[in-house]
Amino acid sequence: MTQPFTIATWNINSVRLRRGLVERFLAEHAPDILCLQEIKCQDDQFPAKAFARAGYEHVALHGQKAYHGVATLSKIPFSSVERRDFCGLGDARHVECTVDVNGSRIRVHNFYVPAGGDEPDPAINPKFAHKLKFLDEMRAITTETGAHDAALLVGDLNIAPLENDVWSHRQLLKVVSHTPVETETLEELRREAGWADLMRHHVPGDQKLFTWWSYRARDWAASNRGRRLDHIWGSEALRGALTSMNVLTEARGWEKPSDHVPVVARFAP
DNA sequence: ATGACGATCCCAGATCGA
Repeated sequence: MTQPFTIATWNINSVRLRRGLVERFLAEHAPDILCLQEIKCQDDQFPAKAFARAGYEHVALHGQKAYHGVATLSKIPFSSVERRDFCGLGDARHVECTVDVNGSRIRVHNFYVPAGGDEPDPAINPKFAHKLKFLDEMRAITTETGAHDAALLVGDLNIAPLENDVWSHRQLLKVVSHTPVETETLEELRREAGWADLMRHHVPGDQKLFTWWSYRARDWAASNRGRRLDHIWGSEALRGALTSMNVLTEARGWEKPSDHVPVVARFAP
């Protein structure tokens, strides 16, 4: 690469309600690509014109009514776009695009992994069974593209894999998002496909790192009971080019915030 | 640790998030 390249991921929890926050983020941080999750709208309701005015003329959409939905906004034209269905449910949880940056093609997967419900037992909780099945299918498709290409996999993976990805490892071991079956499966599929956990390349595993804080805390900052549910993974080709990683914690304090904050990664030539 | 919150939708209470 001869030019820097930046990518961001953000679970926006309704893009129509928080269009202004997205515009603010784009104006202040200007990533080349922004991957949104939980847009909670159909494709024809997505505020594409507003983002085009902000310089993001290209959008790869996979929306649905009321739930889930992902969108990838870009300043750079896409050379291809694909939307994959998982578990045969017709949920909008993935969109993949490729962009050409300085003569090399980068593949960008944008994921919204199922939350998994309350009870971490697939035998009694169909939502947890769905989450585990989703991870199995994710393993299969990302293995195709992870190791050898210039590729990124970002999004709300709804799993906090490391001990310091949650406010209390011990207290969350039986809480969905941090149970051993989830954390081990995610780490295994990541390594198997050759993805590097780029956030943890920048912030070592002995430090707490969160991207989500519950709406239900009286004071999210004071209690700081967060989790790292949002991720930026990169193939070997991009791992060495990472120059900075910024978790925009202050966005959790913006007016009418999402419960997730943006994460921005920058790559140098 | 669950949930005191918040979003969605035939508009209001059920369902989902994590």
